[in-house]
Amino acid sequence: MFELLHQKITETVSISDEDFEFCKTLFQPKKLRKKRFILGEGDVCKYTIFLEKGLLRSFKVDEKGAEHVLQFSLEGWWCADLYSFFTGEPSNYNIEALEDSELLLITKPSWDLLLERVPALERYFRILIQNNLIVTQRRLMGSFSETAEEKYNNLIHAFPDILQRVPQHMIASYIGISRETLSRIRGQMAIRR
Amino acid sequence: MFELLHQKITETVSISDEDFEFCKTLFQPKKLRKKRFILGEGDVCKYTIFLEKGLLRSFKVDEKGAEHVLQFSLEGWWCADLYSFFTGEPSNYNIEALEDSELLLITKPSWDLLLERVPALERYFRILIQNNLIVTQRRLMGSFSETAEEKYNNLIHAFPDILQRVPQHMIASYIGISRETLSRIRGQMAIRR
DNA sequence: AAATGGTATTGATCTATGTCACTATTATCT
DNA sequence: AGATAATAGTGACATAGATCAATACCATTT
Repeated sequence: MFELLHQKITETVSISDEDFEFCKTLFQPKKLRKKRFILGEGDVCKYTIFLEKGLLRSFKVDEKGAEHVLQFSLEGWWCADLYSFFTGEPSNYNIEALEDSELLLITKPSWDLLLERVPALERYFRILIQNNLIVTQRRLMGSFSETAEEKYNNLIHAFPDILQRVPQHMIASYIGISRETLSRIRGQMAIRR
Repeated sequence: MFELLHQKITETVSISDEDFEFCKTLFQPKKLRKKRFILGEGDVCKYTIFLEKGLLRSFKVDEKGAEHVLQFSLEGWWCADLYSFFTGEPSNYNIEALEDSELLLITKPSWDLLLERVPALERYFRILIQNNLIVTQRRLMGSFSETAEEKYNNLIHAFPDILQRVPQHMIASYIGISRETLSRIRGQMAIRR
């Protein structure tokens, strides 16, 4: 059950067997069926999620009812609304399973305990968050400077695997364009090939 | 010289005097005059900067020559191109002083040494980067869902101080709109007041 | 004081992309 | 199997905001 978690952590930092045993005691497993939510807008994000299997998306719904995808999470990735998790304030995001998924959940108190006792994990999460920040900064700059087609092409190269597993209208909302525009771009690209 | 750095760190974590003394030895001070660059596109980002005084902006220039502001940095903030700093790859960003500024610079080797020896700082930077990620995610979602006017209004509330110190066309490029559009929005808002 | 370069405003026009509406296709559920 | 819902494609039209161009205004430098 914890193999993937162990693998992911040790890819980045060293951790003793003892520390990892302790780590294991703090997570609770949960299965989440397709289309079910683990976090709904207005709730407090009680858990940080490690995704063992499946696919999640975190998204926000704006005043006009349009959905905007913050992130897709695949096996071996972490997922949470950081702001809500760390402040205890209600979340603006929803987190939904797009496939039947298996999660490992850790609460804020356990998380605090874990980082205090295992400094290597403080470092692990620092690096994780740092990489996420780099990617998010790139997405932001891209949203300013790239055309719809460039955004789609970049996504193809960055996450080819996600494209196969997620409906197009969610892809569109991840790159911040309408589903119609994405459909037309794909049509164009198919002709040019 | 190091008061602000000490203050900022101890706002978030506890650090012994001894550790802070060690910390001090790793930074080198530098003055940067208005309009001078500390990082240019294509260079490797050799330093992470702590800004003691002044104002920096990090920005990217796209193929059409348009500038896009990633971040303004004020007194007490940190600034770097994370990707370039951590990988040693050439940077896509420029970092420029918008006012005469006083910096404290730390190199990658020193930074590694520092975090290894002072775990509290690992935590400090984790929290710092985490907060930056939260803000960047919000900017990204905003870039998808907000009108130009909403983007400007949100900026007014988030960073009122920056508005007084930065020319409008840079504000515009921070929120991802043209300077003409920003000018018109401000005109509209002035009439409605 | 003139000259230079950065900055802001405003009008006219253009365009990429959104929105709306309809149809076709494919999954999913009972 | 049939019904329902989710997904995808496409045309017609609308529009927010970009782009282009001209002007005026400052602030710095010489």
